[in-house]
Amino acid sequence: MGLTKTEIFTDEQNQLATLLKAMAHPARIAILQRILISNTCICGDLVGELGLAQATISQHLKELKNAGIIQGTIEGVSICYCINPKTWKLLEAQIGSFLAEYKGETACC
Amino acid sequence: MGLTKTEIFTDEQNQLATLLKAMAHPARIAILQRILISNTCICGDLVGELGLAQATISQHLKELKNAGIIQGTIEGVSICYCINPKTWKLLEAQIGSFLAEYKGETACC
DNA sequence: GATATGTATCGTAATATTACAATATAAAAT
DNA sequence: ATTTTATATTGTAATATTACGATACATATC
Repeated sequence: MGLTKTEIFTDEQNQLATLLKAMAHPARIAILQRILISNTCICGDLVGELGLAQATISQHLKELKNAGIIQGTIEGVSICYCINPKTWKLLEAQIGSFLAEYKGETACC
Repeated sequence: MGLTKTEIFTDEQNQLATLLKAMAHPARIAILQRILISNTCICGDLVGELGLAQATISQHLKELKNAGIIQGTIEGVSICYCINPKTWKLLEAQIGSFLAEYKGETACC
């Protein structure tokens, strides 16, 4: 046990869960906001700003990258991370349609 | 270690992370979709439909309830779970403004 | 009040996450 | 070529999550 039973869910459910999970950490939200604000990002900046160890931030960046939410290119000595437009659009579409499924407050309880 | 350093992030960042985390599992997405479709829900239905043990579903429901995303009222023998309109609105607002921070694809890489 | 039914909780095993120090790697500057 | 600078990886400890059987609990029904 201790392992999510992905096989019993739809691909859409699994994909949305994976994307949400990738963002479901305050450090990763902070990183994304930082990228969103400056529309560019260098990891070193984050180390100074966030208050987490360099290894920890690198790990969080890796998770965001694995989920496809950000992408990085080598920019001289440092690495430039930025939003992956394709995944961001997918994210907006998936979350948007999911949240929109709720029709008003005709609650039963 | 192994414990998220919530104290170094803003309340908003922590709150959004908590809400996203509560939804970041295919079973919980499936549960929410089930509630959204029928606009009402009884746990027993889910046990038959999802393919997870009753204890597991009860646990997932508890997490959604703890996050304030759903609420349950006793309805005779069973319990009726439904969306918490207040939290859902908050969720839409928070996620919406977060996702909207991304301005087009003037990517740097 | 005993029994059935629906849900919650407890205990536990397997696995995943978070964080960091230490170390490795890779490109620029000296 | 060595040193510096920026980032990644490895190893590891602490904690959290996921799943389920067993059991408790709470409300109807008999």
